[in-house]
Amino acid sequence: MNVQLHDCFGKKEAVLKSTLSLVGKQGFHGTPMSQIAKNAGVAAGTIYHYFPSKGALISELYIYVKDRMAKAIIDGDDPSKSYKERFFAVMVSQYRFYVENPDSMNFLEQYINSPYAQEYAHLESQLFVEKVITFFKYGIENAYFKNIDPRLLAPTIRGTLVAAASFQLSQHMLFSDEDINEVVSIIWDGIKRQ
Amino acid sequence: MNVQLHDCFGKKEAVLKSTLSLVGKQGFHGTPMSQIAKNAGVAAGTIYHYFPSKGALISELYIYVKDRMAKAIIDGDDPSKSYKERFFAVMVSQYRFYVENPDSMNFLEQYINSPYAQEYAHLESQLFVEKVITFFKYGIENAYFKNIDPRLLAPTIRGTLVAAASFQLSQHMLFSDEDINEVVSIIWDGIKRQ
DNA sequence: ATCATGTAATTGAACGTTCATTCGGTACAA
DNA sequence: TTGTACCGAATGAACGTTCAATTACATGAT
Repeated sequence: MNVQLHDCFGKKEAVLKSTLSLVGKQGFHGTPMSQIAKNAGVAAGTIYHYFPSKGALISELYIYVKDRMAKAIIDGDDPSKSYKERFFAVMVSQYRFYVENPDSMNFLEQYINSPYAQEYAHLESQLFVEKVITFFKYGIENAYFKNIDPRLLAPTIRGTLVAAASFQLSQHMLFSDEDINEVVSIIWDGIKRQ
Repeated sequence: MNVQLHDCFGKKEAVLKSTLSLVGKQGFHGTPMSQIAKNAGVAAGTIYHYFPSKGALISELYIYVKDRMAKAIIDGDDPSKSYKERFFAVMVSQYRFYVENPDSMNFLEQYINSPYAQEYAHLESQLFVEKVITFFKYGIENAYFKNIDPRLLAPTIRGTLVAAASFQLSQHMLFSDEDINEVVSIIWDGIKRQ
């Protein structure tokens, strides 16, 4: 009848959450496995029961985070609306996800420019690809956007959203719905077919 | 009459260049000081004659790289032209700098989301602030742009340029002048006053 | 119910390696 | 002689990972 039993859905998830919060603040090389373990209320060795290595832990966390982001994005989508309205709603959802989960945003940004991303390049969130990428493909195929290589679209959009979100966070500002719409307009005006 | 004397303008710059090339490819935690030294043709201890620590080396490299980028950007500027033309020329120069110096681009991107950037937050390239930032301030004050917080502008622009440049590099593609103009148009159409 | 048995979960000290940094020493110039 | 540039082996701390030992728990026989 240990107290531990109450506080979470398995130690594996505790390790993932601990890693996310620490790496989001301190970076990969700033967070040793020992600290991840202590922060998760777990012994160092336990981590290796669930993950074969630090790299595998990090890359599995990437999927975990991106799945959650995909869910948050899809939540804002209403397929009965116009494509432009849907695009704005989806972008606003992604923006909100970043602002409400700064650790996730920081982690994703760091992961993208890290050796891990190349070593585990084959791993990607199924949910994100199926739902989010599909949504953008539709916009490209139906000529809502400029004739840009689709692989250029995703990082371009991400760049602007991340820039805005981390600006808001660093300045401790509150953005109104109007402000957020302004940011999404930068993206939309940039890529829409004029 | 050592051969070493011939091959460079001081070992300090050799160390900086060595660090840039290695960190650009392997990341911060992937490049030990010993490797930086060997790659620069220098003993490990010598690095500490010029830089008090690894962090200081990295942050000084940041200034070094950003100075070079500022110079490359300014080179493309002709103050006699219209602001829109100047904007496009400046953006194209920055894009070219990224593509021609991928190590610099990777290094800058990694630096921005790293503990070093916060630890040495007070250090910034004078040249970049004086020339490049000033140029954008002019555009804001003279209402060429949407009414965006100027601190949002820089990361937004960088996000798109980096996305495009690293896409080109990763795909081993050749972008025509027209292609590059298309990318800059995304930025311009996004932020210009409609 | 009780116990025996096997398997999975968990622990944390210990290991071997790697790394940033130090330091005693050499060479040469002023 | 003094100081500057440079070397590279040595140092010690930190790190990822391993492992022998312990506990928790499910299963099945009695």
